[in-house]
Amino acid sequence: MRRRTVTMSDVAREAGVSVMTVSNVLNDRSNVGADTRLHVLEVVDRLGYEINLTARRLRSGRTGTVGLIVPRFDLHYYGELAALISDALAADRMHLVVEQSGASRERELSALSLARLQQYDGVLLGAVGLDTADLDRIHPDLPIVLLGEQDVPDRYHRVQMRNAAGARLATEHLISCGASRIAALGGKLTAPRPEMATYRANGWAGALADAGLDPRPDLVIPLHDYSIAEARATITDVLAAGLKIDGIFAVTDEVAIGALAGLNDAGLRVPDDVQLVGFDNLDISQHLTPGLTTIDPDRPAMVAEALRLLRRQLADKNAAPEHIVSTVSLVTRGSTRNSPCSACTDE
Amino acid sequence: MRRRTVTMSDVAREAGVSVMTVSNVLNDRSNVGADTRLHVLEVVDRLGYEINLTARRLRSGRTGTVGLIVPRFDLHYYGELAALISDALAADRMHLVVEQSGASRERELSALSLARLQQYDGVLLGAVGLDTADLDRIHPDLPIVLLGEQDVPDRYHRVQMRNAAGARLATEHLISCGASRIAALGGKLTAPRPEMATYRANGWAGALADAGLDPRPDLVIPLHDYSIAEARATITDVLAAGLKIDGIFAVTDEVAIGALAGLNDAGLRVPDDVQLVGFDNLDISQHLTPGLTTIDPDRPAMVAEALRLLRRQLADKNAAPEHIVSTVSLVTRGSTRNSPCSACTDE
DNA sequence: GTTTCGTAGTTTATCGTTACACTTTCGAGC
DNA sequence: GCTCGAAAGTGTAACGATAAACTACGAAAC
Repeated sequence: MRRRTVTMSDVAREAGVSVMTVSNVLNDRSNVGADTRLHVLEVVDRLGYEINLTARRLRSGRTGTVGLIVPRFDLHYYGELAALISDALAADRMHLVVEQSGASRERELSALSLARLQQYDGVLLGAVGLDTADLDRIHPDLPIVLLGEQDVPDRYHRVQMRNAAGARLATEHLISCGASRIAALGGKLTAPRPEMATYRANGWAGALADAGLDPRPDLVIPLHDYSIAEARATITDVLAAGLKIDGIFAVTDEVAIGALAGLNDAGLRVPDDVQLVGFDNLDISQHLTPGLTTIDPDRPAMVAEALRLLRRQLADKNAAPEHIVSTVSLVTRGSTRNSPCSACTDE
Repeated sequence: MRRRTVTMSDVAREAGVSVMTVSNVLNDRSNVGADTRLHVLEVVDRLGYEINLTARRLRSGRTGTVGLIVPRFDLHYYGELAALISDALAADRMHLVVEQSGASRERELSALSLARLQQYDGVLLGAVGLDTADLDRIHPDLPIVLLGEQDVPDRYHRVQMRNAAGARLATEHLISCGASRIAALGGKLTAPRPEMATYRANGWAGALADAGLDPRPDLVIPLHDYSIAEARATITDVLAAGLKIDGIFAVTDEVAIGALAGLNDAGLRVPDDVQLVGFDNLDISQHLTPGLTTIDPDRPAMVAEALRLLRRQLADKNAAPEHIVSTVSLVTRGSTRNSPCSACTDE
């Protein structure tokens, strides 16, 4: 039971060849005769040998593994993103592992230590609250692609979303559907550093201003963790406090789901009393009642671009950084009014 | 720019001590003088040294990392589970990484190869479609805890859910609320190997039989991927085909969410026309309209038990396997009828 | 007949740590 | 004065693989 795990030299001894030949067989290198190869493979099988990836990594530097760092495991957005990336990487015979950077800054820095990240061939960094100085610490020689809305120096490869444009699209749609008192739930007008919530609030404010409406600060309702529960409770509170609205732009679909629940709690109907638009086009959003009108960030395209940037860096460490901005589109469903046929724009 | 990464011997040379002393400092071993320690730490900081975890792992065998293998990244259940585990592991100064075993058996075997798993100090194996033979291949000397409903030999440590009991609880509740034609959406009466869908279908059948109702096979509606979209489409189909029901036990909350959408599509009201119960108590379920009555598997307790089993194996490789069965409870909300006050049993 | 070359291997030197065994110094104990 | 033990540190050999350089040998080239 306590048997030591089988190593390559066990296989070599048993097969009567050198360790290097075993390595050559297992890595499909060309300098092995056909019968030797078969014999080695037979011995590998018989002894149940499995390669030690740690040793291979130490020597060769390659791991075949890409890391994806997300803020939290239980955010639906990242779950869907991870599934897409994982499938796409399988084509390159690479493997995805996901780590959580965590809520606290301390845990974030620990998850993002160079030490951890260097275990991967490349890293996809989901929107995390790092500043430029933090990023610089992990810069050395590691292919990184930033996914999301951080505002970082040009030397980083990254794929961004058209946050402001999407928010504007959402808000314009609400206006065109007849809403005029439109809240930005989860938005922030100012923040120490630009982030998702500020970009999207800016898009909201721009659309209102263009329509001759006043983006009043009391219509910007900040959130902390953007959870469904927080959004629901917050909507309940602001309604109880007397805020009058006929439209809500929620900065994420999760926030919109919370808003929907809060509106229901208050006896307000969607879209009759209050219209609602989200942002992210989560899989679940189309299955709510009513279906959630939302902004689709075209995640498949984002993933494709991100992996292209990663492969480029893998192939050439000094590849010039690219800055991709993915397009967004409006998906209208039942949570806003003028969708003559909800199937039209639905996928 | 092309600078080599700093190694321990760079630090040692710069600090004028041996490599071992640097190692001793960084691992908080006791045989280092206070001033030497400070000096080494200063040099580490100055050179920006970060330990190479790969080398440490190869030499010491320890990684400080636990792997969680889940069937898919975009299943909400596993997202929530992963977040809980990650938080709990932080207390042990360990780190969680999540891998997806994937849809296809081929990718499953690759993700679960001993080679991959041996990179972790321990592995939590979420419900995956492995049979006993597969499990045996990855047995050697690796702390593993199985999470979920696999039917595996006693020598594996595992934490199970009371699947049948939960399904029975759900179905009994539907019956007590006046439903009599109750479908088991996503259930399976038979399968090559017992799995979640069969256990839960058995609980459903048991409850019906005990109540003197016939668990007719046409009320068992199988699913393949248990996605929201599939459940919605399937419900639409069976209703169109003329199936008459006044209650649905959905084998997971995601399936229930799809069922809810399908019922809405068909113009059926929940709970007035059809009552609905799910299983898993996802975070989102309480925020649906109506709130979803469901079975709560007490994930925090499951996680605590799973980590206890893991720690036991970490401390003693030959720890006797334990087989924990976690308790389930009913959470009643608006999707079933007699919840006099939905807040009562809600969290 | 000698040189060249391609095929099929082997040998050796690491990759960056840590385990283990060893040395040195110094104060306490008798 | 001498032994003993603890404290503080050093040297060497792995951990298990791979890169790179090298060998042996038969066939083709000239």
